[in-house]
Amino acid sequence: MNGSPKVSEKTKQKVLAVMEEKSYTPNIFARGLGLDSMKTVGIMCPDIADDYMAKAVSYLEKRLHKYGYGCILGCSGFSQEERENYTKLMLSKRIDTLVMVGSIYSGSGDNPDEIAYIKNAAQKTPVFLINGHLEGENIYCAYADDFHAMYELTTSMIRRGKKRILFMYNSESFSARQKMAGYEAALIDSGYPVLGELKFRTKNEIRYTRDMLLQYKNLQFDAVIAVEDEMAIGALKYARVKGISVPEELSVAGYNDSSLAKCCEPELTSVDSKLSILCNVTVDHMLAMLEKKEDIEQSIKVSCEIKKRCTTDF
Amino acid sequence: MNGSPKVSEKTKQKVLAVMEEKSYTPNIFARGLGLDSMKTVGIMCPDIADDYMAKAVSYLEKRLHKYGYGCILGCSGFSQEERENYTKLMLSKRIDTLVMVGSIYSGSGDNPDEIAYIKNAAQKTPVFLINGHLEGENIYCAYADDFHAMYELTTSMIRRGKKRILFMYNSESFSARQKMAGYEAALIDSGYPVLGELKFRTKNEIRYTRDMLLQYKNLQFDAVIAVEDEMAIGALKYARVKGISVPEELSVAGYNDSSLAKCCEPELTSVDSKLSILCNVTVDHMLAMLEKKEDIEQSIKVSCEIKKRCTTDF
DNA sequence: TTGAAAGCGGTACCAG
DNA sequence: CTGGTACCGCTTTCAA
Repeated sequence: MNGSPKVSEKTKQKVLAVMEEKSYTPNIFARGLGLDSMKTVGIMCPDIADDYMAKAVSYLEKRLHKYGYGCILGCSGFSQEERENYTKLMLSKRIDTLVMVGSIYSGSGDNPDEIAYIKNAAQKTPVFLINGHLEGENIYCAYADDFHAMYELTTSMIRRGKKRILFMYNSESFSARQKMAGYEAALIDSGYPVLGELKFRTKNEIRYTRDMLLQYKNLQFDAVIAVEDEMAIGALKYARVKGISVPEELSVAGYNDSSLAKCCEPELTSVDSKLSILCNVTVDHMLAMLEKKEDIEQSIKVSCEIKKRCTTDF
Repeated sequence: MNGSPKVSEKTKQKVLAVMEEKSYTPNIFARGLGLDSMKTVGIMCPDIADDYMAKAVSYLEKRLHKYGYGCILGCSGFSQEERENYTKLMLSKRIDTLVMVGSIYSGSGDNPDEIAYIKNAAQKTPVFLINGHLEGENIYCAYADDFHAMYELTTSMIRRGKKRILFMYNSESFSARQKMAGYEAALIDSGYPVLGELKFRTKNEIRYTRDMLLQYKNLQFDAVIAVEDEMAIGALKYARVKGISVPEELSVAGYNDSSLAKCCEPELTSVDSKLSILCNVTVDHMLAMLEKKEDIEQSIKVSCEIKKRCTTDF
C-alpha cells in the first residue's frame, strides 16, 4: 500500500482492488501514531488578511502540497503574548516543522526574552522563519536583503536631487530595522545628515498615514520612502489633498510591490522583496532536511528588485 | 486531565503537577485515534493570495481558534479537477468539517456533475459553503444577497440618468450569476433593454481589464458595474488613459469593498458583501451542530451594503 | 474514586 | 514474499 518493493505486483493489485471495493480510507491518525508524523507543517503568521502574508502562505502551501505535505494554519496576532501562546499550540499538534511568516516573530533584536519562545520551539521541531532573522540550533531563516534595497532606493533619490527624504515605518521588526539601516547608510555615504524628524512612525494604513502627514504642518520633505506600500499610498493621498505633484515635487516609494502599488494613481514605485523565492527555497530546504536528512544552510538572503513606476523620476 | 467531574480535586492537582514536572505533552494522534476527531476543520479556497479569500480565512480561523479548533488550509486552485482532488485529500485527513470559501465551488448551477464531489464529501463530513449555494444533505451555505445589491446599484445608476451600463464579470459562479440577474432585473424593471454587448467578460485583473476596454473601440457606455473591484479599477485606469472624467462622464462601481477600493483614485464605490458576518455565522452554526448537536439552518442569506465613494454620483 | 485492560488502526519487525 | 505480532499513546469501560 505504501509502495514497498517487497511486495509482488500481483498481491499489490489484489489489495488495491479490495481497498477500492470496500472504499477503504486509511486512518491517518493511526498512521500518525505509528510514524509520529502526519506529513504536516504548521504555518504561522500574525494575520492572513494581510496581503504580504497571504501571498507567502499561498506560495508555501502550493509547494508543500505539491510534495504531499499538508498545512495547519495559525494566525497568531501581533502581540508577544499571542505569538508565544500560539506557538505552543502549534507545537502541541506534532507538526513536522513550523514556519513563521513575518519579520515580527524574530523580535526587535535587543531583547532576548522576545525570542526565547522560538528557541524553545526549535528544541521540539525545526523552525523556519520567512523574512526574519535569528541564529540558533534548529532555526532556519530566509529573508530579503532589505538593507541593500533601501540603500539603493535612498541613493537613487539623493542622486535625483532630493534633500529631505522622509522615512516611514511602523514597527521595530527585523525587517524594519534593516530598512532603516539601509536608509541611514545611504544618507551618510552621500554626506547627508540623518535627521530624527525625518523618521516618521505611523501605522500601516492609507488613511491614517495621510491624516498624520496632514497634521504635521511644518514637516518639510521632498521624498518619501515607506516600509510598506500602504504608508506610501497614504503619502500619495496626502500629496493629492495638498495639491503637490508626484513625482515632480514629491517622490514616493513603497515596499512589497503589493497589488495596491499597481492600483493607486500614479502607480507606485515599490520594492519587490522576492517573496516567492523566499518561500520556495524555504520549502525545498525544509524537505531536503526532513526527507533526505541533508544539512541545510541556516540563513538565506535574497536580493530585492526595485520596481520603478510613476511616483519616482528615476 | 480532560476536566471530568469524576475525579477528586486532590488527585487532579497531583496529576497536573506531575504533568508539569515531566513537561508532558499529550500525543494528539493517539487522542485522535481514540476519539476519531482532532477538533480540526478543513478550510478550502481556490487561492489564499486572493484578497477576498484571505479575509474569509482570517475571519474563520480567528473564530475557530477562539473556540479551540484548529485549521487545515487547502488551496485547491480553480479548475474542476483540482477542486475535486483537493476535496478528496481534505476528507482523507479526517477533519471534523469542511469549509469551502468561494462561489466557484458550487458550480455554474446547470451541471450536476460539477457539484457531485461536494454531495459526495457531505456524506463523510458536514460541508459549509461560504458565498456559495447548494441544496443537499449535510451541506450548509452562507451567502451574500448579491442579487439585491446589484439590483440597487443598477437602479441607482439608472436614476442618475445612465443609459448604457456595462456589466463586467469573469466567471459563471453562483455569485456572478446572482449579480448578473440583479443587474438584468433592474434594467427590465426600469424599462431598459438587456443588451448582450454590455455584458463584458474579462479577467479579474486591473491591467487586463483596462487593455480589453481600450481595445473595444466602438463600445459605448456611461457606467460600469463590476463583479469584483479589480475589474472596476481596470475601468478607472481605462478612463484615465482616455481622458474620461469619473464620475461625471463615467460612473464606476466595484464589488467586495477590498482595500483596493480605498487605494485607487478617485476612490471606488463598492459593495461590501459582509464577509465577516458570513464567516462568523458559519462558524457559530458549525459549532452548534458539532458540539450541541443542534439542528441548524441549511442556508443563510446576508444583506450587502453599498459603500458610496467618489466614482459614482449618488 | 481508582486501577487495569481492551480497543482505535495503522507500522515495523519477525519467523516462516 | 508472506502472515503474525508487538507496539504507538490515548479513551473508554469495567471491576475492584
